[in-house]
Amino acid sequence: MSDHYHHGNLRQALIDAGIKIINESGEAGLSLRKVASACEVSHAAPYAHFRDKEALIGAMKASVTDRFMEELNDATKDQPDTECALVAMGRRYVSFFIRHPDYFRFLFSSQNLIAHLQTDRQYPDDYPPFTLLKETYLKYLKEKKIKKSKKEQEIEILQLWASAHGLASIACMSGVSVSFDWETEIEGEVLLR
Amino acid sequence: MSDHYHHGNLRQALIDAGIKIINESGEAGLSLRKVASACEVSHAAPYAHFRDKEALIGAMKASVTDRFMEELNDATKDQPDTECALVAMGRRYVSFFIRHPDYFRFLFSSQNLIAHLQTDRQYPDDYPPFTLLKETYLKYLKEKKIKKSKKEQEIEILQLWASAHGLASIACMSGVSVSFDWETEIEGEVLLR
DNA sequence: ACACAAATCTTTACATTGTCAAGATGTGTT
DNA sequence: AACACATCTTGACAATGTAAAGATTTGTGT
Repeated sequence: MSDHYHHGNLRQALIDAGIKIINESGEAGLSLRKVASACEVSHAAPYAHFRDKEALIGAMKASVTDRFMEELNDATKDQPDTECALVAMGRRYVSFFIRHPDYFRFLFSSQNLIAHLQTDRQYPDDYPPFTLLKETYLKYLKEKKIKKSKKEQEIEILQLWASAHGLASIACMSGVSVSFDWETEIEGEVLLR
Repeated sequence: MSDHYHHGNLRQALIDAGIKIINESGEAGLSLRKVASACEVSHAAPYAHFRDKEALIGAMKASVTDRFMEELNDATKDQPDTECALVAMGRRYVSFFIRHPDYFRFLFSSQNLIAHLQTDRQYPDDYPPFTLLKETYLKYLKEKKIKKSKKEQEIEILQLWASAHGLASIACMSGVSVSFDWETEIEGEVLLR
């Protein structure tokens, strides 16, 4: 294996280059050929690794989602109890996208949100960040010994997610910075202030 | 003025044709040339009415937003009091986008959310649906004689909006239909079930 | 009614882009 | 060494956004 870039990890290089472009010029500035030339390969080289542009974008989204998940997991570390973890996760959820508005637009934009999920999966139930939120919430109920019906649980999870996601949406779609704070209460109220 | 299509209202025809394409093939299938040929004009004809593709898209978004506003306004008609109006509006907010998921993706997708707003305006404060929600909420406070600080009011408005918008987002981004119900309580809890 | 200016539309042209096909090059395996 | 395979390049093509130049229609003032 030569130590030249293109042997062994072009696939990952393309993903990284694509994400860099997103950061600099948004999804509008993303073209297969630019990504290729950023990696110093010919314009058709990506086709050895991705079926088409959609596939590249899918891999990029998966990669960004991984980074997002790392942050969410990180937010729950060193929290005294699960309630704090929930709150911290909500805060981080919004703050991540405030720091990376281009990621928000990229992930939740355009036609193919679910491109990086298997076709038999459904959003948001099999979307990792949602799953993490759900798990943490259920752990929280167990820890506090709170009994709720399945239906009620689903509703409150959607509530939590919708609040965080909706707020992130507002923050990312506006130029304005949105100050926020997140608290959860037992009976299912969600406060963002 | 001949009664041929292209004299007098090509501008509106282009907007309508564009929206029709969005409904059929999503934003991916939208090209200036297709819009032009749908109106039976040459591919460069749109440039007499729109500076570029972005401008057309902006006008299309404004048009879709108008339809959305009509529905929101309609939802508040014939409601006994402002609280009911608020609830009805929230329901309609989500239901509109459940019925028109392509509109959601179109409006809140891609790079240029704010394309159809003046540059000196800010999202969501000058986004008509948000303004309407805000006004209705303030009217509700007044009607119920509820006193709240400006800050608290802003928080709760954001809360309302984030819940509705986040839920619409979930519903539109997933293939799954999301059943929901919307209730507001005085102390700022938002329930969607 | 006429002339002229502005708006509107067409034609032509060009650069960018996604994708395909055919071939070259390198890698690993037997 | 030989062969299969993955990877990369080159060349081509159609779709697209956009600019330039010209044609056509519309409106306005005289």
